[in-house]
Amino acid sequence: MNFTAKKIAVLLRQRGYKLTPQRRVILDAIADGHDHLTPAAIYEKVKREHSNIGLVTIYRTIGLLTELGLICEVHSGGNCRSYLLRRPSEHHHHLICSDCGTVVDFTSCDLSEVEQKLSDDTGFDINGHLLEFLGRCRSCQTTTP
Amino acid sequence: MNFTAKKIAVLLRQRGYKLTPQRRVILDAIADGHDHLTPAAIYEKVKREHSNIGLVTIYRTIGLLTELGLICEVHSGGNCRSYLLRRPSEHHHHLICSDCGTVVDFTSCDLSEVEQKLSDDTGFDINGHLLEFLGRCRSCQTTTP
DNA sequence: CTGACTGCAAATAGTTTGCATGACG
DNA sequence: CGTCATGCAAACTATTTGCAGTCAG
Repeated sequence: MNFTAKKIAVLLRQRGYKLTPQRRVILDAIADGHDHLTPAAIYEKVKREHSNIGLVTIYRTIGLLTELGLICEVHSGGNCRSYLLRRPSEHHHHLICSDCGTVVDFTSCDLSEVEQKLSDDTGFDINGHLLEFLGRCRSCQTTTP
Repeated sequence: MNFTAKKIAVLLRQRGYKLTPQRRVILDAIADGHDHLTPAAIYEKVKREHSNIGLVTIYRTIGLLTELGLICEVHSGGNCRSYLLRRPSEHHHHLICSDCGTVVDFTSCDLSEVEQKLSDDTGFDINGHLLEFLGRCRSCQTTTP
């Protein structure tokens, strides 16, 4: 288990949740994966080392982690959601290739000014945002013109 | 049928698609609705004046309109997609209330600079983006503290 | 020990597809 | 009149729920 996954494990326990082998493996899978992962993808990945795990457990664990704010959801334009580890201090957004699905993180956008203005204008209590750019990555541009 | 819906109807015909009563009603529903609408919501709305329409037709029409770039998808944080009319010159984003689901449009954010930088850094050919702010609207803040 | 967690199976929701009939242009 | 669109039903995919057995703490 790598550093980030270990930290999460501690956090889980602090909040009174149990740390089961299944959760451990799922955490590893999400923490290791540099890509975004759909529930099904996590399932596949996890089944290799824990063959009789259920997809249900993936869903339940994802729900738990989302509730704790440890992972975040990505809407890759299409039908299904995928999930990424949210590193605490590292607020980031995504750049998604519409051909191959690659996700690149970036942090360079500061939206606090816009957020403030919106909040003033609308009276909303804004607590988060989602920013995704869509396009085609370099390799997809060369392979399929 | 209001102005915008009429314009779309013309556009449809220009591209060789037929203008059926069903499509007309669906267009009206989306154009009139100031809210975002889920496929199911469109279905409900449309059934009032065209009682034997099928949900399937909604999906097919939505697909068509998305393909033509006339409507855009919103991911309201939760499970399902909803759709809004995309007024041609009016590039906008959404501010969504996580309690009641109200969607407020705004246009004040200029991301072209960020987009350019990202494009330079990553080699992506960026063709669009999705920006959503999440929060609680004024009335939800007062009703449920 | 005990309550929380898991896995199975079945239920539910959302979306898509196949096909015969019907209607736009 | 031919072709594209519709509506029904059924298939599919993604996700959730009920329940009895199992395990972490």
